[in-house]
Amino acid sequence: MAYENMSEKLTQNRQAVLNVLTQETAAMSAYDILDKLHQSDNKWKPATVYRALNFLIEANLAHKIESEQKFISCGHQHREHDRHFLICEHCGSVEERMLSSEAKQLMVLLAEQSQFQLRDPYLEFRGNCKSCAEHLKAV
Amino acid sequence: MAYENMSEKLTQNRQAVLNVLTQETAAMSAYDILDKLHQSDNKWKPATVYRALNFLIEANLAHKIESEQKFISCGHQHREHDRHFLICEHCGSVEERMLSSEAKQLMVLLAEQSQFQLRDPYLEFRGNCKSCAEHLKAV
DNA sequence: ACGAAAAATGTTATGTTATAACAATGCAGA
DNA sequence: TCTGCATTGTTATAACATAACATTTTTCGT
Repeated sequence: MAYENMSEKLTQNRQAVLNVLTQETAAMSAYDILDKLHQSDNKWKPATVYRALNFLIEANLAHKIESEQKFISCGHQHREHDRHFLICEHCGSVEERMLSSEAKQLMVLLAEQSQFQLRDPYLEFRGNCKSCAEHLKAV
Repeated sequence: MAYENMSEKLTQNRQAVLNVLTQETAAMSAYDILDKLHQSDNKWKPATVYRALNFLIEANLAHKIESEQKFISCGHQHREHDRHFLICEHCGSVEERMLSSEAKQLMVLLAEQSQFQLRDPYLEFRGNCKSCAEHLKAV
């Protein structure tokens, strides 16, 4: 399911949630998003936000950061690819990177060795982003 | 923090939680564990279970499956290594595998390319385990 | 344009996961 | 034995997520 094939479904609600996500570099919880949306309209409820998020994730317009139960917008034009996330444990920033074909190949190989039928690899790097690493070293 | 250096801290509560985890091949939620423990003693409360789990995870005696908010016991003798999880979306089984040094090296390289200071990679494979894949193909 | 079916949204309630805060107890070393 | 620290007990509540059903909007064939 790619956004390109279903542009008619990016409704106002969904666009509003995506806009909120896009304005933040850190990942946001559903309730963070809810708070932000309440600033302009009180109609928003948890279910509304979660429904929009589920759509955006299906469409690869957003991703869930599993270890934090938070969400980010997808920063990539071509959304049909595997990815990994660089999560800074100091400042909370999350960067999304494409997974190289070399890395993907290695995962396919690892899965085969375990006779596991791989559908979707999920990869997080936890550590410190460049600027935080520099700051922390200086102290 | 490795269990080998701290065996004196594996208290009865913590051992009890670990025992419950070890008896299951599927991952268990904290409240699954709580229900199981209640069968023999009503003293257990969520905080007690979570505290034990946090200890076990620190000691690498258990792991958290982030995408499911569930927990498994560590099936490995040598616990100071990176790992990945094979999560069957059909039967719910979770297998833990060591991460090969080749795979680890690739991750270190990827992180370096993004000037990211990697502390801890987390890797899940979602798909179907061998037996489920065979059953699903047969149908 | 009309009406039926499907998709999306609104609304209320509740289920599930996790931690804060503080008191009480146990336990190891001076 | 006293003292300090780790652990546990206990209560309350915060944070995350979905179920269920009513209503509205959109789509699409005629």
